[in-house]
Amino acid sequence: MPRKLLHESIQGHRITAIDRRAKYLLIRMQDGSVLVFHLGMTGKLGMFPMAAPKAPHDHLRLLLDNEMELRFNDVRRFGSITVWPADHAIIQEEEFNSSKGIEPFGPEFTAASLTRLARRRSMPVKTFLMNSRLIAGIGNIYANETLFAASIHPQTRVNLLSEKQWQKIIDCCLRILTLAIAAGGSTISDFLGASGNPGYFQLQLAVYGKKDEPCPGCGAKINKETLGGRATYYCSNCQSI
DNA sequence: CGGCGCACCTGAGTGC
DNA sequence: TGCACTCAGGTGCGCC
Repeated sequence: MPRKLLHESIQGHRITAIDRRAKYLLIRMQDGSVLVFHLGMTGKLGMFPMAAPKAPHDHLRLLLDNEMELRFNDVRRFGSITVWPADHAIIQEEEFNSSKGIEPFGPEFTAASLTRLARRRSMPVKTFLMNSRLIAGIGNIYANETLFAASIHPQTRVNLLSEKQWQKIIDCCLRILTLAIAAGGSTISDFLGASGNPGYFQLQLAVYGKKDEPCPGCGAKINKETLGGRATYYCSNCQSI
């Protein structure tokens, strides 16, 4: 994101709303422009007094009219900052929206929708759940946990799943996301929530990160494999294809 | 178009 | 003590 465009587009404008779509944070300005953040793995947004010392890996500081600074800090630089200037914001947001999948907490997250999306696909269900063009917001930890809770093997091809199985995936996914949000998220390495505090859902994880530990369902050893380039944990006894 | 592999990045952890 | 290496993950790109 060129700093010049950032300046020209948002400097002097009033923030009127903050929304979320997929894993992106949308900060809306009164003139219609939108500042878009993705926190990646390690990104953090925080409010600081102007005089607060700059931290390592601070990438952007925005001075607000209350003399506080909104600061974006990201150790691993997997995050992103984008601006949709006012004169193109509506079109850019439409393009952005159409490139993102179903919101788990939205009205389209139904067994019928997922069955339709899966009909002509043969990818493993875990890859499907994590594909943000199909479903937004489910990362590796919650994909692993959802499939364990639903007793479905991560390698199961999506076109072989019944509507009943999709409903089970939906129910488990919503339960897990709700519990995880209530616990403040999962702090595996260095994640911090919006409050600046760590999350505690990792204490309730059943399989993620538990290679060779006993399955909470049957006591068998948890397997770890790589699927789609990502660590995949499951119980081969409790989760069937 | 679908599916897959990989690059991006840095700090923590491990082994010698 | 220090070095080399591996691993973690969301997203987008490029290839078949």
